[in-house]
Amino acid sequence: MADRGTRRGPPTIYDVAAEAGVAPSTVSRTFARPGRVSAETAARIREVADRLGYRANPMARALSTSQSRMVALMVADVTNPVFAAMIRGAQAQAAEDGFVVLLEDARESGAVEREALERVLPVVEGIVLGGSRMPDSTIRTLAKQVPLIVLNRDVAGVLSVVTDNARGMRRAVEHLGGLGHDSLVYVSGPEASWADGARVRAFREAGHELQLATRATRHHAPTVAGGVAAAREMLDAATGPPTAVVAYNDLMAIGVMRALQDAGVAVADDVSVVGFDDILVSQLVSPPLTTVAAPLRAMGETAVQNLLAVVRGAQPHAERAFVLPARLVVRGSTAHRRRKRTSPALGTTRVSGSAESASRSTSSGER
Amino acid sequence: MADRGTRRGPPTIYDVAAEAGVAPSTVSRTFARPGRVSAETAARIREVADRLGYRANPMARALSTSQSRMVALMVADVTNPVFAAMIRGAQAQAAEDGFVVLLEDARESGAVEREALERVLPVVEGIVLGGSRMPDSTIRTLAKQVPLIVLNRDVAGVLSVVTDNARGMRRAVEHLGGLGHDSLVYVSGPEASWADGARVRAFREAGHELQLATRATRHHAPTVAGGVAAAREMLDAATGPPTAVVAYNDLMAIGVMRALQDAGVAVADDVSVVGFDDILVSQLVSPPLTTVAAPLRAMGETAVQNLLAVVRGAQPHAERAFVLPARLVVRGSTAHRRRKRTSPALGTTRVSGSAESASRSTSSGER
DNA sequence: CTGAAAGCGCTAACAT
DNA sequence: ATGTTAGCGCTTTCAG
Repeated sequence: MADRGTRRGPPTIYDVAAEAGVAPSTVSRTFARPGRVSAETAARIREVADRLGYRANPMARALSTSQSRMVALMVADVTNPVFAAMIRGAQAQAAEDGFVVLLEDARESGAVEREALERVLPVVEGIVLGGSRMPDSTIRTLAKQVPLIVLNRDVAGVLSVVTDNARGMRRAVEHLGGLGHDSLVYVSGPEASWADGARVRAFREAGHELQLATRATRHHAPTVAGGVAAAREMLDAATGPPTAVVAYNDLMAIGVMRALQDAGVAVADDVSVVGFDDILVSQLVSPPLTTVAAPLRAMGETAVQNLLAVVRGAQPHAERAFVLPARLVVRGSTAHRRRKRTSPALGTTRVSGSAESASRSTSSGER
Repeated sequence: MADRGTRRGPPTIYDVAAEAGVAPSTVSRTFARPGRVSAETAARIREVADRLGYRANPMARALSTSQSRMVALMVADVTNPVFAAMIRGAQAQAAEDGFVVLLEDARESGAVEREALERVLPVVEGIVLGGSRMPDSTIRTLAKQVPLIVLNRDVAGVLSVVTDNARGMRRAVEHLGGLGHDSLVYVSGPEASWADGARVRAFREAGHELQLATRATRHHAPTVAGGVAAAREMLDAATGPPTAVVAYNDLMAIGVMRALQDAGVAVADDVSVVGFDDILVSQLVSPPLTTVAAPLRAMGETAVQNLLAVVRGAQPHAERAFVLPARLVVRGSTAHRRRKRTSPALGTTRVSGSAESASRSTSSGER
């Protein structure tokens, strides 16, 4: 039917306008601000519009309003399971608000991160920084140019949403204390990490209040390998391994368990291990890991929610971070203290290869 | 210095042009097509440009060229570890080509997927479908509107990149055969999955060639829970569990291991288990999972690479899928056959769960 | 090699 | 309530 003349490409408001016998601006209004056009004409326009298969061109709209309806989500490493749930939360929330998300993967490199930011900066209306490698100062500068919110990190003057590290850690320590452990070790994550600082601080305070001896290892990478390294140090220490440890995150906790098991030390029975985050894998390892569950998905949602509020003109209100509750998920990697702190590990002999020796305490499930 | 008059917002080519004493078009050329402007003027323009902090506005460029330099990446479930590596590959490759990626999470829902596609369609130059829930016909239709490539699925007439399921499966079966297993069971994934079909077919063929008996379970969800359910059925079967199984994917394999272990059956020693994909968790479970490593990252890269080739005008060349090599990673979940096939499992007691009624061995080539 | 000018598709005053 | 008319910032003929 419709003879759109010689025009090529998808139909525009002009095509619709012509076909419906109205002005282009009326078509624009029909979609951009319903109510400012009479019911009948609106109906007719819509009819023509979808007969022609018209769809607004977001670029054109963006150019004229300078609102792209896009936000960038930067993650330090897409491959790291912690980010999966965050991405889901952010993506879902953005979609709900009609925004689209540009995902950038920093691949743990500050350079890559800067470049990625560079690329998206002129396009997006806001940025969510999930695990940035950049210094506070850079982030603060960036935040002056564009609405920005950072996850799991507290940068003065910048919006942020964080886990309630203090309470989460507190629960973990209480749990361990309740199981009869009186000397705890914290397996430190990366030195530069704000979250690590917050966690170790909370760890010490809780230990102090509950009259438990506390100690922290040196800093290690927040990975399985980092956990393994930390565990080896503990095993080699003169005092031998402690009866209970809390790791910076689940990945490290898993590394600790692995190293312990390789050395013939039984997780839970000999040494209780607690992680932080509650990533998917944590329930799949043996024994399943007791961990402080960070509200990953909620953090993503909250971040986008508040970011968009600012985008829409709300006051940044960045004095205080949004802190989301964490909860302890008790699984099989923690148990009552059985061993005297003196007896060193049984086998210092290392079973080369994979963790065969694992004496699984079957206590699975989440009591 | 520069008095950009009353203009507000970031500097444009007009500001740069004025400041450098040239025409806007010259500034445009300087960046859009170097070489068509004299070295000196170009230098001066660049100098002015970054003194003013000029940055091209991608929207404006997109509007006039109708090239947004954005591609959409749709994943069925961001939370599923298989996608992590794919996303990384796709993202990295896109970035290298100066493209930005819009990440959409279908959350396992066809409806969400359609809506998401709807939202990004008018913005992107191409689409990568990673695990779509939509029927072939819909995908084919979509592919006519925009360059599109699908991962791990073969849709006639549509570009696609897949794992070499046949060879990967072949390796797995050979491995198991070499360990003395002569009767293998394939744990089926989702019924609608193209990959599942390809894998079970390859499984049967390999078994046939190597003179091993093969059988496949009923279809189950490609998750840990699905694997657990499948394992329960095997445990309940009159024949008892087989001595070796290959699962549709790692998640299911892990579920199988878990159920087996809970029933007191030793993985590797009693039953060898092989997975497919090689997601991160596979090396973390106990025992670490032997699996067919799918080239996840490479698939993401290849997809974007070829998608962009089409975007740049290459012929779609979609007769044949790009097939990427898989390789077998042998870990601790497989071992020499030790047990006679007669002895039934210890725990026939069924822990009430999601597993449904009777166990019907799916139409199988027996052999 | 560079300038002038006409769009790209949509929005937003400013009329009417 | 609807039409007119400028732009938004960049690219791209077409001249010179």
